[in-house]
Order: sequence, then C-alpha cells, then structure tokens
Amino acid sequence: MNIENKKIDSTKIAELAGVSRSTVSRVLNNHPNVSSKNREKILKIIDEYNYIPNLNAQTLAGKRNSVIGIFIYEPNMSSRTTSMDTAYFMNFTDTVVKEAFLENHQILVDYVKDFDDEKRIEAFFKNGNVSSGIFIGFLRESPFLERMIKSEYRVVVVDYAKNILETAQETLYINTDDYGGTVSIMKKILDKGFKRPLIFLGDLKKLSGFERERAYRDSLKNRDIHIDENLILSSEYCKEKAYKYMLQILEKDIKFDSIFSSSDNMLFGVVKALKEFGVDYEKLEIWGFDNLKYTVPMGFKTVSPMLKETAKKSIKFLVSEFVETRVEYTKTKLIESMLDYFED
Amino acid sequence: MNIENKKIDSTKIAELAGVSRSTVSRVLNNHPNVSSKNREKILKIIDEYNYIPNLNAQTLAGKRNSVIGIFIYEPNMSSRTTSMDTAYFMNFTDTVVKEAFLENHQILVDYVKDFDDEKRIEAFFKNGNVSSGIFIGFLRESPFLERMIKSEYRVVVVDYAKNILETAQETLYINTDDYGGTVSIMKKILDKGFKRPLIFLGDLKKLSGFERERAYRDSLKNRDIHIDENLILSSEYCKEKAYKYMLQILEKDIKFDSIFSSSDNMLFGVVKALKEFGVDYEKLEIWGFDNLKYTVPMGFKTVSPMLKETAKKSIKFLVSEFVETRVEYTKTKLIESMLDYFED
DNA sequence: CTGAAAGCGCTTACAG
DNA sequence: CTGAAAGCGCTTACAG
Repeated sequence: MNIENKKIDSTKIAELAGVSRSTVSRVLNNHPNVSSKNREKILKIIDEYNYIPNLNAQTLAGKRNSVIGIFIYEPNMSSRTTSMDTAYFMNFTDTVVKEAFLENHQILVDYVKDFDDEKRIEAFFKNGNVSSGIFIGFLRESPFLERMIKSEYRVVVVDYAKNILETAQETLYINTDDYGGTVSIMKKILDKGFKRPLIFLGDLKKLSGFERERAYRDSLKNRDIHIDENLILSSEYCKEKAYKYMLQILEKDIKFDSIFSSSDNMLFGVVKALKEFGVDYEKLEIWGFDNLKYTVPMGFKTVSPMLKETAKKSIKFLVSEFVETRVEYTKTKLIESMLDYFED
Repeated sequence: MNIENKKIDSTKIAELAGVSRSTVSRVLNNHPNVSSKNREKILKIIDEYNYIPNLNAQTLAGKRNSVIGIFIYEPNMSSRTTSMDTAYFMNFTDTVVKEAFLENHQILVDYVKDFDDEKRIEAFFKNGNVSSGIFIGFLRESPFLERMIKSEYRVVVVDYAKNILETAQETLYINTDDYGGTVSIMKKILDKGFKRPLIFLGDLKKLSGFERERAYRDSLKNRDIHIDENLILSSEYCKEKAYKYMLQILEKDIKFDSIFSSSDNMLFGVVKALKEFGVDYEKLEIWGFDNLKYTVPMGFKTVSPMLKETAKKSIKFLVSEFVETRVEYTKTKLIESMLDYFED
C-alpha cells in the first residue's frame, strides 16, 4: 500500500498507460471517443493506484463538483445565544445531509448574517466550490437571495415567496404548507368552542409568518367570529418578545380562552410568562408550530413540518439532469400526543 | 452594483491598481513587503469591486482554505434505515457547525461507509478541499483512521482509543467520559439496592462500548457483587439485537432487577420487548445512555454527553495556530427528569 | 480515436 | 518593495 504515498496525478497515470493526459482526462469524464483498449488500461491503472483527480484543478478547469451548499440566514448567530429558529434549521440540515449522501453528494453548511457572508457565498458559487445550493430562513425581499435566484446557479429556496414568472433560471421554491397547518390547528381550537384565541405572530417579513397570520384571520372570519386586534401579538419568532407580550396581556387582563403561538420557540416564552403569573396553563388549550424537541414532552400541542420530505425533494431537484423552475408545498402533521411525537 | 456581473480576477485588480498580480497577491495574503501606498490602493479597489479570490485557484496554488470536514462512520447509511447512532452524530454535527461559524470556518459533512468513501475523503485532504477534519463513530483499529492519524493532516478523533506516542502529527483525541458516566449510573442503581442489573453492551469494537462495559464490571466488583454473565448482552448499539436479546431473557425467565442499556437507541428495543411480554416496565429501574430526543420524554433515565463542549474543543484545536497531539475527556451529566432534560 | 497546447486563477521563489 | 515567470492539476477545443 505504499503506492499511495507517492503523489499521483493525471500525468503519471498517462505515462504509466503510455497515452497523453488528454486521453486520461477523457476516460475520467466518460467521453465516448476513447478506444476500449486504452480505456480499460487506464481504468485499471487508476484503480491500482487509487488515483482520484484533484477537485480544485477540475473545478478550476470548469467541471462541476458534488458539493451542495446549505445556507441558513441567522442574523443573531454571532452572539453565541441560541437563535430563534436554530433547532428547526438544524433538523432540516440533518435530513439534507443524509439525502445528499444517498445521491453521492456532500453538504457544505454555512450561515449568513452579514454582507461579508453573502460575498463569501457568492464566491463559493462563482468559483464552483458548491455546484448548487439550498437557502433557508431568509426574509422576504432579501436582495442577496434575489440575486442568487436571478443568477445562473441552480438553487432551492425554502419558505420564500416569489413570483415564479420573475425567475428565469432553474429554481425550486419549496414551502411548508403553513397556511394549511395553521388552519388545521385553528379548526381544533374553534371546534372546541373557543372564541378568543390569542395569537403570537412570527416574523411577517418571512413567508411563514405571513401565511400563519393569514390562516388565523381567515379561520375566524369563516366562522363569523369577531377578530379582536388586541389578541394579535407580533413577536417575530422571538421567545423573549413573546414572553414580554404575554406578560402585558396578563397585566392588562385582556381575556383570551386559548393560545396559538406560531412557533414552538415563542411558545416557551409565552409559557414562562404564564407560569410567573401563576396561570394554570396545563388546562389551557395551547398550540405551537414546528414540533421542536421539547414541545410535546412539555405537554403542548404543535404541528410538524415534514422536513424529511422537503429535504428529499430539494436534493432530488438539485441532482436531476433537467429541471424547470417551479413551486412545491409539503404538508404538515398535527402532533397532539406523545404517540404522534414518537411516530414523527 | 452592475460592477459585480463583470468577471473580476486578480489580473483585473492589478491593472486597475497599476501593479502586478504578484503585488495584489501579496496584499491578499498579508505579506509585509508592500508599500503602504500600493496596499491601500489595492485594498480600496478590492473592496469597491467586491473581489473575492478564487478558492480553487488559491488551494491549487498551495493555500489552506477555511473548510473543516466532519466525517461520520455509518456503515448502514445506504439502506435508508435510520442507523443506530445517527441522532447522536447529528446532534454533534449541529454544534460543530455553529462553533465553526464563530471561528469563520465552514463545515463539510460527509459519511463514510466503504472504501470509495475513504478514497474520496483522503482526496479531500490531499487536494485541500478541507483544511482539517473531525472523525467520529469509527471502530477501533480502523486502518483508514490510522492512516489519517499518521498523515500530515490536522485531525480531531472523537471517541477513539490510540496510544498517543504512536501519533507523530497534530491530533486531538477527544473522548466522552464513558467510564465515568456509566459509573455514575451504576452508583444510582446499586445505591438503591439492586443486585442484578441487566446490561446491554454497545459495540465493543468502539471505544465507548468497551469503556461502558468496563465500568459496569468494575462497579459490581467494587461492591463485591457477583457478576452473572447471563446478565450481560452484547447487542452492539443495535436496537433490533437488543430487542431480540431482551425477549430471550424473558423467555428463559432469567431474573434481573434493573436495566442499563449502554445506548438509548438499544433501550427502545429493550422496551419494545418488555411491552410485548406484558412487563410493567414503568416501575423498573431503567437507564440508557446518550440523552436522545425521546428517551426522557418516554419516562426513562439516561446520561448526556456534553456535545457542545466536545464540539467547542474540537474546533478550537483545529483553528489554533500551534497545537500538540493530546487526549482530552469531556464529562457527562445524569438526566433523571424532565427538568434535567430541559436544562441540557 | 489521439496528442500538443492553451487556459482556469491563483501563489511563490527568484532576480532585481 | 516589485515584476516576470513557473507551477499547482486538471479540461477542452483544435488539428490531425
């Protein structure tokens, strides 16, 4: 096995096979125009010497590599505090890594918080360090993301709204069915006769926040239930804000009979406030959204986005030969008990 | 902003600044020998044009990049079944990604199951696609890992035993204190007066499996409790095997008064068997190891490896200027209730 | 079907 | 302090 220590490049392979580097390159890249005699000889030597071409050289010379980037918008990343959606994003990343491996691709994980990060990522694409990418967590109207979408690169954008007609290039918009998920929660709440559901809104600059609010309002409207704006809190997926607003509600003694927090993370802030105020929240109808690790074990109900499905579709899109720009939705699943939780 | 569309490379920057590419390269790489006049001029142009050097070209020319690889041994990966330790590994990967970002590094995630994967990864190192790497989940005496350790590359090896004297290069061995963690569980069990703890062993080819068994035996020995080999099952971190062995124990009616499963994953297999046999397991003293998502919510006790600490130490090691080969241990924490669980 | 040559975008001795 | 030149390891027209 000491063969491996010697530096072995395509020139050496060519020498050994008695051909030119061009021919070696041709078999490496599965070009048809190589005599089967030469092809076999070269393949044998490549195998014998465990030769693997230098990816940097290949990329520099214009070949695509097998690395897919996943880029996560996380403006609070540098503060070392656990940021709002981190757990959710990491769940997604996990499944992406697995699906990519099954398609013989690797994943480069990177966060985006400022302009320097954006520049680095654009360079990753431009220079071919990643062949394509998945973007998640971005705010609506992100100039950076718009640039990526309009670029020649193949990308998947998760939970982002965009008029498909404005997207010339190969782009997959894949969204969790936030509207449907919220509607099914609201149905549960309203079917039980509750009429004053408190809602903690997510970031309205994100598609998910926007959709969840819309579903809340529509659900009430459809049953001719008055929408009390006092019950609508804009806490932007932020746990601390949710905590603060919940306290205010309690201090002002605003009446409510149920709670829908449009993210599990905010739910934890809400519950903290309830606890401090001595509210017996275990008897309250409380719903979150996301199915994070702690939600159901703590005794709350939530809805689970089908991350695995989203990941699978994303990878399939990125590794396919031919694709067209399109929009897809993945369903959600209500998680009302530990049984649902374990199944998920 | 249409500047960005034009391809901009170091030659163009040089032209614009009226210097040679050599000088541009020097300021890019912080070489001292550049007149401050030229340096400033070049820096200004670089900024103005949002120029970022091509990473592939830089790497090809011999520069180190800022990508750290994390390589996970997962022989069952291709079968699309959730493998034994996957959840555990992904928890670790998550924290590694975050810590790397804080140090301005990106993470390339890749699995290893066969020789082709090993070859690909060695090429990643050789060609500089990753500047260094973290290896986790490998079996003892892995020839691949031994090669990486003996190579010139800087690596972190998690949960792997190796005589440090045989490791010439910069390597960090970082291990969870499996022995200590198991001892603390055994103390809990034995303090309650149990004398016949059933144990499901992990993969003895892994350091963790080896250490957890050793701690089990030592704990009993230290209290002069007879070690009944019938109570020791080798289920190799495999849920299905644990299930099968537990059934056998029940069928043979072998007496036990408590259970320690040396991974949470196996625990789920054990519990399945208990259920099927109609055993009222909720009253049994049962411990797992790993603190996976479901363990404590299901009502069991476990011990949590401090993944965040391990990740932090790993990244610190890899990004430091100077390091020496060494071995480190990270502590574990007992998780006996939902309170511990939420804190973790 | 094959090879010589140019090119991808950098870095780094070397000579001044 | 600076520039011309060689080199990193590939791929791909081009000419045969």
